[in-house]
This record gives sequence, C-alpha cells and structure tokens, in this order.
Amino acid sequence: MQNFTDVDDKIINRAREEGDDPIKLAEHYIHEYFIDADALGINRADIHPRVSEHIPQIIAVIEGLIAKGYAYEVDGDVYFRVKSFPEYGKLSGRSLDDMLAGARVEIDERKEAPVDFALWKQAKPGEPYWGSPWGAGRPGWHIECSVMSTQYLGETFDIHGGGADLIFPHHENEIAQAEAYTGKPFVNYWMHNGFITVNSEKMSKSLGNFFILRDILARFPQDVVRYYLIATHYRSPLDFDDGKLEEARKALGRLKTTMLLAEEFLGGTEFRTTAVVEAELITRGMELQEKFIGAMDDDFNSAKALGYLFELSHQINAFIAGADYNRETDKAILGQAVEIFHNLGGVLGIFMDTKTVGQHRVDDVLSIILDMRDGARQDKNYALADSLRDFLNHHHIKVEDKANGSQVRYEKAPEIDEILNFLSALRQNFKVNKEYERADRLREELKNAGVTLKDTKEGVRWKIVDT
RNA sequence: GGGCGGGUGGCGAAGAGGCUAACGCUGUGGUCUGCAAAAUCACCAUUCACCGGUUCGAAUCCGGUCCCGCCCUCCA
Repeated sequence: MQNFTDVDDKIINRAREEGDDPIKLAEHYIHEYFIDADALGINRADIHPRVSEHIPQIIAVIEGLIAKGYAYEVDGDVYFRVKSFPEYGKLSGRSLDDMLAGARVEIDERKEAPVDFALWKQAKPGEPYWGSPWGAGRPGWHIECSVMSTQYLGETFDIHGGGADLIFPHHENEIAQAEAYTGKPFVNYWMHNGFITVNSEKMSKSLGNFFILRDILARFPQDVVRYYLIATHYRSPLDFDDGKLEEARKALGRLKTTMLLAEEFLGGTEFRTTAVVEAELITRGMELQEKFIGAMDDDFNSAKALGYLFELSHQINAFIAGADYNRETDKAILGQAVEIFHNLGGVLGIFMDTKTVGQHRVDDVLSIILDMRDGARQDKNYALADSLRDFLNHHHIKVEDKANGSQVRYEKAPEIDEILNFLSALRQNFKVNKEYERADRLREELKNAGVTLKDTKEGVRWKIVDT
C-alpha cells in the first residue's frame, strides 16, 4: 500500500496562496504523481488510502492513546507524551538528552515536554477541519501513517519504506504512536532510500520540486531513467545530471543490443524453445540467474544484480558471434539463454518498449530523401530521382517542386519504420553498385538526424537514437 | 553543538575479515567491415580519504584526524 497525506500544513498554505480547496489541490498533485510514476513503470499499490478519508479511525486511535496515558489534551490540541514511551529514539539512534541538547526552536510552553508532538491540531480560521471530542481540528502529521498502515496491513507488518530524511522525527513518531497503542512491534524492517538530487539539488515528494522528474522524462526515455534509478543501491544517494543519464543510456543500450542481436539471430521475438539443450551457455545462464536472485534477495541490491545481467549479456553476445544461424541447436541454446536474460531484465523492468519514440524524427528523415532527390535531379540522374518520388507518393506523401526547392506534404505522418527500411535498402543498392560515396553520405546524414545504420551479416540494421 | 550515513580507478558504482577489488561509461590495441557502426578479444586500481591499532590475514573490525551529505520544527 502507499498512502497519501492530503491534509497538512504545506498543502493548506499552498491552497491558500492559490485560492484553491486543499483537498482538491492534493488530489491534483496525486494525479500528477501517478503520471510520472506510471511513466517509470512503477506498479500501482493495491491500496492508496488518504488521510481525509480516515478521520474517524484517527480520532479513535487518539482517544485510545489518551485513555492509556500516552497522550494529553491542551486547549483543543492533543500531544503525544514522549516520556511515556521509553523506547523513543530507537530507530534514529537518539536519546531524549540528545534532542533536548539540540533543541533550537522556541518551545511551545503549553506542552509538557518540548519533544512532545501533535496528534490533533485545533483548526485555525480558514483551515479545513473535522469535528472531534476536542473540538474542530485536523490530524497532526505522523498519526495518519500509523493509523492507515496498521488498519490495512495489521498491527505488525514487514516493510515500511520512505526517504532517509523521514527517519526522524516522522518514522520515530510513527513507531511511538503505533507501539504505544497496540503494544506490539510496528514494523519488522525499515527501508530508507538515499536522497535523490538533481544537479546536486535535493528532490523530495514535497510539493514543488518533484516535477523535475517530468523535465528529465521529457529529455530521456523512461527506461533509461528507470535503469539509472536501479543502477545504484536504493540506500545510496543518487544525483541526476545529463552526463550520468547519457551514460545510463549507453549502458542500457548495451543490454538492449543483446536482445536485438538475439531477435535477429532467431528470426523473431519468440525466444521460448521446447528443446532443452545441454550447453555451456545455458549453464552459465543458470548460474548468473542464481546470483542475480541472490543479489536481489540481499536487501534489493539491484546494482549488483545488474552486474550479473551485463555478464550474461556478454556471454550471449559472444555465443552469437561464434554461432551458426543455420544450425537448429545453436538457435535452441540461444533461445533458452535469452529467455533467462529477458526474464531477469523484466524483473527490473528495464526492457520497456520505446519503439514509438522515434516517430517525431520522420520529418528530418523525409528531408534527407528530398535533398537526395534534388541532388539526383541536378546530376540528371532521373531514374534515382523518380524512384524516390515514387516511393514517397506510394506512401501518400506529395512532392512539390518549386522554384526555390522542393517540399513534401502529407496528411498523416508515415511510419518511420517503412521509410528507414526503404532507405536501408536504397543504401544497400548503392553499395552493390560500388557507389560508396552516395552510401556513406546517406549514412552520415541519417546519423545527423539521429538514425544509425549498421551493416551486419544478416543485413542492414537501423536504430533511432532517442533524445 | 548533538545524532545518523558516507569517502573505492579518469568518471559512475558493487564489495563489509581470506578467491585475480564485480559491473557500466571513457580510453588503448587486435578481429570483423569497402570504410564505419555494432559485436568480439585483450589491456586500463600492488590498492580502497589520512594516521595508528587488532589479526596469520583488513577496502572490510577498533581508535583518532580531515572532508561530504542528511537530520535535530506542531514541515508529509
């Protein structure tokens, strides 16, 4: 489950600035969050509870805490009595003395102790509020997480996640509230992720700056961003900058090339083979799979797991380099190995299909054809010029020759795949006729347009470089 | 000031007492190619911020020093 705190000071203040309703504003941000999370291939949780929908349960828990002597009311506010919970500080490794020594904020004199924190806050004018035994008000921070998580997951649950900056006081307070209330351990394992920064500037779920992610997604493919996130252990800090993302793009490209090479070798995208074959490659693949699983089992060490995936990539590439694609056993061996490779990549979710990303390149590529045609016409190579126009016409692209040059018109953008297949074939022709200058120039221009061509023994392959 | 975490090759990043200190990027040389690209093969840290200590053995444990990050608020 993943809960949303849709009632808190920041949201209320922001709503006031924008003259909006706080709950609606929170709704808006939740919606925006999902757009980015979906783009990164993050699965939705089964449950997404919100504070505003759990006020009665929260009030009930606060009443329970007061009844047990763990909390007290002062003028419509309710505070947690920290000294009544001796284990306070066990998560963050702090003692009450440390905290009193470090107190650097003016103390609210109404509280019994400076470290006591709010469970319920009396409503100020203009704030959203709900009725309670202590008057109109709203939940303090912290309490909503304890209440909602234990409601859906039970009084003790296995894993609680969150940013390392939340260890104190948020998670510490959650433990105090929940364990004081239930008398049972709250959480078995805490997973605290390191800070994410962008150009060394801190990013958090707080309102305001998580949209930076959207800027990054606008410039880099989703799977590259996802790869980059996974290539570092979750507890380590992570900094986004273009250079590092560029490096991630290349690294992931290496993995994807393996998939591509295998598809070509097998002549399709269906990897599964029925024949079980004994082979060195399979043995290595199974070993690496074991190691991969071991790494993931050991505190989600995705960085280490990726290392094994690269090793498997090497093994597969090397096998392909020395294999014969007319031999069925080679295909069977490769099929099994690639299936392992594909499955493990699927665990990390890094083999997203981003095929459509290159479509916007279509105009650049069309202008290359047009330039080539103009050149051919000037050389009076009308056979070539006309064949180019025929191709375009065939795809419902009109060519108009005007005094100051030619231009294309189309109603529906043609599939870039078809155009590139055509150009690849065209270049093959040039090569067969030993017109290397033409062939090289075409390759060069395509490269400038973000399309790389490669000659392989199976034929020409093109690839769009994502931007 | 106090608490927590961290400093590993040109860069990114695993490793947490004993296999050649993973893996990726970059770089160098060879194979392949008309030339490329991709792929492939080989090479690139006697050393893990610094100084001591424990141990047969330390990047990993202990003490100290120097840097860096986060937290210390009724901010989710």
